[in-house]
Amino acid sequence: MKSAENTNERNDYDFQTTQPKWQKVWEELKPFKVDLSDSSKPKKYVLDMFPYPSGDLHMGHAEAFAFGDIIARYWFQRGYNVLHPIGWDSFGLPAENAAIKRGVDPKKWTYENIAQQRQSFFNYACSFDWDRVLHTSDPEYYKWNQWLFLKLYEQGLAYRKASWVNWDPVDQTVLANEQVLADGTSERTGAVVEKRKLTQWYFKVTDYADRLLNDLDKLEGRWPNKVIAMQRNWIGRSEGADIDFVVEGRDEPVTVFSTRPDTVWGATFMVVAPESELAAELVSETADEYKEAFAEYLVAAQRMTEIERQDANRKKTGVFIGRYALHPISGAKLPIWAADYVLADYGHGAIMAVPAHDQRDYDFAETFDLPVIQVAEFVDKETGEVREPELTDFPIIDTGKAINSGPLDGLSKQDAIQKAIEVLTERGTGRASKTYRLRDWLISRQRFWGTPIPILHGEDGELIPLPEDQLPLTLPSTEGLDLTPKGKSPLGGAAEWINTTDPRTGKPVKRDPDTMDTFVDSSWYFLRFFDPNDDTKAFDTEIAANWMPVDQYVGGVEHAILHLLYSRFITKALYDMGMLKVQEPFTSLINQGMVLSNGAKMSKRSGGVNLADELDKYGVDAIRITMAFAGPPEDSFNWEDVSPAGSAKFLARAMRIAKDVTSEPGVDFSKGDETLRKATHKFLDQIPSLIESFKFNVSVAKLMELVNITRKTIDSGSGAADPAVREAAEALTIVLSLFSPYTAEEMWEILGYEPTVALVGLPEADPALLVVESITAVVQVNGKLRATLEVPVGISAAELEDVARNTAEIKRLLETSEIRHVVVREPKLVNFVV
RNA sequence: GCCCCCGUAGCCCAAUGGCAGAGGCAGAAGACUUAAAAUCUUUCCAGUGUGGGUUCGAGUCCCACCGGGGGUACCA
Repeated sequence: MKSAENTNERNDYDFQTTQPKWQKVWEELKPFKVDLSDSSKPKKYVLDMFPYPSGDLHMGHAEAFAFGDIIARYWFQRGYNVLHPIGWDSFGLPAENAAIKRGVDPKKWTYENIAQQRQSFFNYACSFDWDRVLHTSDPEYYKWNQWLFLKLYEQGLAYRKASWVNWDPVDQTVLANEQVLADGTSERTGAVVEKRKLTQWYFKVTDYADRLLNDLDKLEGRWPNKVIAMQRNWIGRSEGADIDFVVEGRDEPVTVFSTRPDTVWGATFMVVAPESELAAELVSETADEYKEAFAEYLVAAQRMTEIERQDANRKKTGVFIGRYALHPISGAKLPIWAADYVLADYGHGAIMAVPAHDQRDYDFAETFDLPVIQVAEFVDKETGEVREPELTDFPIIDTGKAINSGPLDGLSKQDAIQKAIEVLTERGTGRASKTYRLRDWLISRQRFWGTPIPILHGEDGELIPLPEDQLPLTLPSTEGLDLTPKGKSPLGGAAEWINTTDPRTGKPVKRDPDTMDTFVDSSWYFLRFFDPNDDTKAFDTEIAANWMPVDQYVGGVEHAILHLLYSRFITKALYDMGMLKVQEPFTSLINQGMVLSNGAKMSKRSGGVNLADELDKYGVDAIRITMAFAGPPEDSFNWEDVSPAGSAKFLARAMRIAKDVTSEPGVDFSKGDETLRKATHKFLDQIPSLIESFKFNVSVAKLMELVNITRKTIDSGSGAADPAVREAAEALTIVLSLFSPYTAEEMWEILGYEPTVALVGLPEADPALLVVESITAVVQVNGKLRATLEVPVGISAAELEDVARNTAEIKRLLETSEIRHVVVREPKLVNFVV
């Protein structure tokens, strides 16, 4: 008898029984299936960044998807028509590497992992619409990737050019920027990344640089500051001027960009990037001795690794190329140098060097003993006074008024910049200009497991877009195909696939051997969820008009730049083509923090906590609510600092409340204990704003608080039969379902209702029960707490001051001093200033 | 170097400019138990990184610094 009771107690949170039980019910009821055409309810589009199917879910997924799910379930409860879909970002190199390593088909590896993750998500009680799943590696999906490519090509936004790319010498393939670590090594192989010049496909993101930058203002307050800042830096707009320098023996002037056109009078030499076409051209017409020196320097620069090259402390190197530019104002002869501190693909690949006012130019001038001309005052930081600079004060960056600069003399830095642009514009040798750090998006990859590029190459080099009715261009079978990296795309080896004919002329042509960057796949997937099975179009423009933008996006900060920037770019491009009515895809964004183990990031190498083990030990509900309770969602936390066991204990306590309720469903709550009723309604009043401001940890604390109060009412108050106990239990159950759906379903059933609790609306708080009759007022003297008073809420300022003044403690304190003035904030506070 | 975020109890975290504590973890005591676990009850613990400022009043706003985390860096 006793032991049976004990067993029951331990089973109050019996996840091993409840999980399979409710999974069956959910499978039948499909509570989260959405009808997009239902306009009777307002829409909410809640989206989690779709996962890459490398193995099973891990702690990071568990955290992020818990947050997304809480938000989605909340909007279901508020009666919204909620689109909360899931898919897989299932093209990519890990599948290909697994294929090479273990000799399995990348498709098999990928889809087996997807099946496993899908089951794990379902078990994790995610409120997805399971009837609208997509995988980017399905031909039904990547057909529309190819369609998108062709649309961009039509618009001139997809083009080919030869450029320097990251090359992994071990994997023998190009790498995406994000696969190159800060130290210049490959994330995957650890090899030092090389640069290779290859002809590749690019998307013209730079055309949208200004809009991508300016529209960030609209996201202020709704995206994390950090992400907005990172995007601003990435786009890196600099404002200044283009200045033309006439080069002796060349018809066309050389244009340089400068943010400091006010210092043009101080330009003493010019530098071109050694890899630039400009350098090659200038050198081709110089004396042989310079040609040789330059050739040597170019080889040396190219042999350098990224690590060496990026070292800012490195001594400046360069060669004089034997040619001269003429200063646009003074006409002085300025020697032209080639140096690797000037980058070929930024600005115009050439600079005017002003050593007096630029660190890099100064270092270079020092190394090669070039003249330094000061053209702005030096202001001593200590004294704030203008004085003659010592040698060690150079270069002078935070300059005072312009000097030695003709019409600019006496102007402050800002005014001098404006004036310089005016002067240059008048002379026709310069103009205001902007330049960007942002580069065009390299989308070609020498990989097999990706979207084939729908372009045919004619024998004469002609580019022939594949007609739309020939899409999808599917990948060939891996049968007989060597995927081992050899520096060329594996598709090139599929002879039958690569060789085809021009659909218009029947002439032999070759397909493009490269596949697209998988960031192309993810740059528009949020549009495909409207109907992943539509085989007539990528997405329906009318449905998109109703359902875009995504109201809430949830995912990791590791995508702060690339994925989010590309998605914003594609959205704007589709807007310009008239297919979207919005220019920003994601209205609100939250980045989950990291789940750490002993202060360290978890990874496959360092181990850490295994999600499956934790789920086995504590159950889905306890893990989900632990994630929610751990702190603000954007903060990282240590798994050791939180307590899944404590969560399990809490869930058992909540369950016990439901079990203790003895009143029947539909009982009249109005006769219930007023203290508990008020607590319940205050709780119901607080929850919406807490969830909507992502304070999930506080929400859980409120749940715990209400459980504690209800427990007290049952054990030492009006007892389990009190209708207020049922009211509290029902409110608890409904709100708990956001965090711990299995336990909530079980409680809802115990309370005498049919499933599913997920679709029961959040009860409205009764305003009558939110009214507080009396309140504790604070009495301060000089801002220090001296007494507290119990006063009616409706008390007037005069009354409150009077009561406060006549409180014994205050009276005594005020006797000895003179009151200078009194601050009254009825009904909460009185402050006597003496 | 530059940019962003964070410093509240032993620990994780709350606190519309108005009583520093909602909640949890860990600890202590007690109840139940032959005992333990589980459960329940009670309880201990800081003046908010440092120094200024604004204010009747600052954890909260402003400035400087210290400490920690993240991003980025030869971008003209």
